[in-house]
Amino acid sequence: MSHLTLEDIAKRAGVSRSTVSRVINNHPSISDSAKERVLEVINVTGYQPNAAARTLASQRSHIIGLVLPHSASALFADPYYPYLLKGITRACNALDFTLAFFLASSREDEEQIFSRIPNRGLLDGVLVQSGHHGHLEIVDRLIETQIPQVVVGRPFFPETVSFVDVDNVAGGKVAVEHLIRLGYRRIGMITGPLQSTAGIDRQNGYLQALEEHNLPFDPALVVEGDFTDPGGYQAMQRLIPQKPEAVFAASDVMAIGAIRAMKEQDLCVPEDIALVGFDDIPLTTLTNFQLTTVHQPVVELGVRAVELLIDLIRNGTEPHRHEILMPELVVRSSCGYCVTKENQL
Amino acid sequence: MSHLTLEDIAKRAGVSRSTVSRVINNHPSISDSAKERVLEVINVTGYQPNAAARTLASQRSHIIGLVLPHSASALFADPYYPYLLKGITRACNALDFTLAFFLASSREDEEQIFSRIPNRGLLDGVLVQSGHHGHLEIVDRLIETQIPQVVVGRPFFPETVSFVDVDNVAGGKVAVEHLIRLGYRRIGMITGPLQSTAGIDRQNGYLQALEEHNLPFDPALVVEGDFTDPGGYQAMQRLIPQKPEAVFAASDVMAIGAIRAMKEQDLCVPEDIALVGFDDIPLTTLTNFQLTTVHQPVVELGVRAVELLIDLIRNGTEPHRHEILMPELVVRSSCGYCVTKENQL
DNA sequence: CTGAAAGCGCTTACAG
DNA sequence: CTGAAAGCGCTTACAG
Repeated sequence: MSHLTLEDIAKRAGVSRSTVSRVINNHPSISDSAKERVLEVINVTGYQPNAAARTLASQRSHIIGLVLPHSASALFADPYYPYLLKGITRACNALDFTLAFFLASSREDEEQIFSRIPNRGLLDGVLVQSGHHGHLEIVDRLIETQIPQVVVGRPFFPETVSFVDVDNVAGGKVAVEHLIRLGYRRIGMITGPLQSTAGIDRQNGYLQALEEHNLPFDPALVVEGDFTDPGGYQAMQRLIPQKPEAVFAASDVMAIGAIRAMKEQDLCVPEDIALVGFDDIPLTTLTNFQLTTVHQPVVELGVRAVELLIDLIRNGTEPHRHEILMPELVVRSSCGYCVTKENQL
Repeated sequence: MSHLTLEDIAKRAGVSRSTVSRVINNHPSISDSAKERVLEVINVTGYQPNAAARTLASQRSHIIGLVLPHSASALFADPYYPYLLKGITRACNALDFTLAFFLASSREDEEQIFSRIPNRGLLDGVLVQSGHHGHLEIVDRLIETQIPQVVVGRPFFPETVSFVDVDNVAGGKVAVEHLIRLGYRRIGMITGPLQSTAGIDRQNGYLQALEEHNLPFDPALVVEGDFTDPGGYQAMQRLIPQKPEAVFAASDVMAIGAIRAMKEQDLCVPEDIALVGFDDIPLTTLTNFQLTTVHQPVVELGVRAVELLIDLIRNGTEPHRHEILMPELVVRSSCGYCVTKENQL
């Protein structure tokens, strides 16, 4: 178990070190006999090639980075992230890449991280979670480094970089259309932060659904949230006096907060206000009903992000690639159907 | 911004490449003038040393790994992890180490990961989240690799490896003593999985508290949970018929589940059953009271784990080091005080 | 304090 | 199919 080198293996197998290298790297032109002998020795010795030496010689580290900017770290407790990480790590394992994880919890962290990202010989490419105005700078600086990269979430300037995202407009639209189909007309929305593309897009889905069904847009029925539970709670408090029949919350976490606000005023879901969420996170805290929501394929998003990045690393970063995954409505029991007089006529 | 090498910098600064290397590595014996000239060139050119070359030459990668075993990945959504990661990444940033993240979501993942951990030239050391029977094998195999490592959470065989942990016995004890002090005598417990050291230790704290205060131990008042919300919910359902005056839940997440079970039977906290949790995660879903709990310094735990690991890397892994952080009772409003006849006499 | 040189352990044209 | 050799870009005794 001491530190064997290629040379040692070559000697024991009676071949040159080039040959050993070739069998390790699955080079096609190797005689079966040579291959067999080398493999035998490798098995017996438990030889592992030195990663740094490989990286230096091949100019490829097989490490990709994941950067979570400062402003994302506030939301890091959101269930979205474990799923994203699951997808990312799964793909990394499958493709034999190592994931370097950069979480910035402060501005200084961000600087620290930034000084390391473009280091030659460390990363082959990088994934950035983004889509928030606060990330503009970090994405820009990353682009400047010329390192292969893909943004997870639609960035504000999508032309300048490759990204993967969920179709948030379609997701918002399908959620609201579901409510419309059930007969609701006075539909409110708790948006995500309008500093983020996800927040903007889901709201646009809401607006499109209203428009296509000739429903009037009432600004008083739209309250901005921030994807957090307390944000949803406060937004719903402001929404209740407006007497919405139904509400679309742009995230499940906000929906939970919204439900709390309703309960405090003895309002029930869906009898008093129907509710649709977004994300489809496992919700164990709901006892009276199951939340109808829009499923985001987050694990898949992580997988695709990695696959795309590796593709860019191998085949060049131009032209930029954009991959959009479709979310899906998951109907459960938080919407009921509309029973207002108006619709019963 | 092209790929400059040490040699290029040396040429431009009019010194040898050894000298440039020395100023980069803060070697003491360098003349001020040479240092100045080199730094100047580095600044102007934005030169970054090649990480792989440094690793190969110095036999030190400045990368540490974090391994979350298969059985931990089920709990990865637990708020514990974001905090742990925050601490770990903070310390990595501060000490200029890069974190490689290995999340096993299946047995095959674990194998994949394992084949990479001991790779020479990749990691200087590794952190393993553990303390569960299911991790015995992974910890053992890691120990065999001889790579510097520290376990986060007390492992089952603490003599064989360095670890950092929170004093879970003390934490459990302080929680239960708080209830005793408030006059409760019939105190139940929802334990963590008894396959885990954290689960066992917190239960031991409960037992010690009872014993030291001469309270009888009633097995019917102890139900095993699994650190999840549904686990807490089910455990509380079984506990309610036993009429406990107070319950100690070994995690806040389980406490949330327990509260749901109580609500369904129109029981209130703390009037019907007082409740103490463990972890001190931000709980936004509680409206009627604030959960009294035991604060675990998880961020600090992550920081200490990294610092300890780097110490081991630099100064040798023997003897094994064990670091225990103290948790702290956080009194809020979920305990009230006991009003049973018995105690009022 | 500084430089020349060996060495870290691989990969990969180049010849054959 | 295979080997000798150059090269990847650093660090670090060794001399001076």
